[in-house]
Amino acid sequence: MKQELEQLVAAVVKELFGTDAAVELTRPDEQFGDYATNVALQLSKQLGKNPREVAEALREKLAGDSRLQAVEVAGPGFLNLKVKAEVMARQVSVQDQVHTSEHVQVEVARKVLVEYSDPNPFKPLHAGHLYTTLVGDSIARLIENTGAETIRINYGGDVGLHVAKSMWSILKWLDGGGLAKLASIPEEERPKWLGERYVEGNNAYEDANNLGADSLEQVGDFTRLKPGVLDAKLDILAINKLIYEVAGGNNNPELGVEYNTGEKAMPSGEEFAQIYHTTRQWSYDYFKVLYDQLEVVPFTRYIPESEVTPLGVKTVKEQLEKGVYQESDGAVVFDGEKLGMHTRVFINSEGLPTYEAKDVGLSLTKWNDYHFDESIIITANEQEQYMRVVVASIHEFAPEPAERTKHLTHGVVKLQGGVKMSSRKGNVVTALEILEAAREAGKATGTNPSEETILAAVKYAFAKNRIGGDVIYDPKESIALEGNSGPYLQYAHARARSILAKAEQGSGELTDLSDDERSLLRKITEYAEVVEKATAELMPHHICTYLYELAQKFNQFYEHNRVIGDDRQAARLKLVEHYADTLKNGLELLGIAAPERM
RNA sequence: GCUCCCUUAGCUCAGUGGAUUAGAGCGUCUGUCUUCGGAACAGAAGGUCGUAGGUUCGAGUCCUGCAGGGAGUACCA
Repeated sequence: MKQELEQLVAAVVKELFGTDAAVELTRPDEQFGDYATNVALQLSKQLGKNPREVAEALREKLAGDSRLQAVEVAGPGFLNLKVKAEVMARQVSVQDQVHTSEHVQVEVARKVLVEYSDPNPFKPLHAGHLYTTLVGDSIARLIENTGAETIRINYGGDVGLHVAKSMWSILKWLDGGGLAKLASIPEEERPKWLGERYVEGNNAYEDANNLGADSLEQVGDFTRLKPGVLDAKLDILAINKLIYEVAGGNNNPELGVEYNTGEKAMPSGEEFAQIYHTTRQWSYDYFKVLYDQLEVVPFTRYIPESEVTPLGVKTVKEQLEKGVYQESDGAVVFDGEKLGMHTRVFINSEGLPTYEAKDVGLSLTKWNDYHFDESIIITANEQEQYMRVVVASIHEFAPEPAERTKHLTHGVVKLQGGVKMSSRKGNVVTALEILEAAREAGKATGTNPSEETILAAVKYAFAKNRIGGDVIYDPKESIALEGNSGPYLQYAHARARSILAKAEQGSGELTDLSDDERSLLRKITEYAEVVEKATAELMPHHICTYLYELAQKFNQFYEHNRVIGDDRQAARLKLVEHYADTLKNGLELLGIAAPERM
């Protein structure tokens, strides 16, 4: 409807003034009309006429259009358009609204990759993983809603220093006990146990880094082949190399000679590989628990770093020869400074790929396998400048995929008062703890909310914030059942469905609307525009804002207008039906259930 | 130091270059309820939109400086 009216105004402008104008209709305050445009103000300069004069000329012409009920000139030269209710009623159904949406028509043939979530095996899933997974899920839903073929990619670091840190601690804990000892850890304790291993390995590595050479012996407590040499750090670096060998499936690697760990702690190459693959699988199982609980759309494909590492390394080495990358201090770097960015290491002086080289491999894998129209990567904003460097380097030898790649970043999850979570302070909240805390808080309200409602509360609490800024996680507010919350929307939906279920007669036509009815209808017809905007900007929070306004509108309507038993029952049932469908559709885009009853 | 981001009510956040009055939620205070579901509705109080300039007919919104906060800044991800 909006597009239709914009075309109308543009045509009138053309007819009267012989000029093309980019007419943009906005939604003004309801008291002013259904749409407004400032086109007269824009034209006045160009035409050298008084803006009100221009507006008046446009008004006269527009007033004759059969779709418009009233056209007014206001303020310095705004045009306020009031649309006939029956015209609004023609395009009120969700199907019609979505069908007439610009994006749906434009993007039908597109193939879009969306990468998000990206948890690393061996590391705990913290609140940030929950958030980034939900953000990615709702954005992928928006894209899928356009009709584009949507490929959800999940990428995880199954190789690299963080894994080596964990493996170091795992071997230390096993203390030669091998797979048998590993099997003694009960399934439910595995995630926590893995989390502790990472923390221990990371601390040992950092301690070794921070200490001077004299005190290195105090670090770690492996039995050493070479007493006094080191140490956790060297062990971890050696394990790191080993992991690259076994991650790809080599189960009989040669143990590196530099490996310093004592014989007792060090398993055979074969056993090392088995321990690695076993514990990695524990992480994958744990990821699935979270995704299942969140009820996000399953990923199309999980890509472990180990899968794309060879291609990344090969490419970086090839492009090193061609001068895209340079050698520096024994490492292979990309000189980002010439482009006003940072210089970053792609292959370190140990000859091992860093995250950068792996990301090169990932980007090329995506391109080779999918030939996407657009590739969206969603991460926290701490990776923003990093990603610019990686993409800029890829652009030098593969411009097409680089240009089609968009990096979307979001903020970090913080605690009340803007306190950042830190493992050192012990105030880290894991992803599953957030859900558990929400369930507890839900019970405490005495209303015994369902799992659907708990999820709605958590998802909405995160989704309503504009993507980009940090999100304050307040356990109390995030499970709020009232106000601007997921449960409020679910309730506003269930309430409407309840009316529809109770009605014995069918719904009728939307004619001769009262002010309240028209007001609700007007709000419903905004839906397509909101989805349009949210999709264009990749900002699902616009949908939250709208749905809340919509539900408020309905609750206001409900307060003053009886449906069943009223003279207007037929028309009102129709209106309620459209309202409930719209709300349900919007909630679906957010990944939130719209139950019929609560 | 350099690069990038942020700053709107006590708290958490929306806000499309526009229209006497910058909007929500929570919290505080006051009401509504023989009613299709009260997880509701109505109202009050609470703001020099960090600050100083600039552009514009018009700036919370665009530009510049400053202050405060955050992220990044080569072998982590």
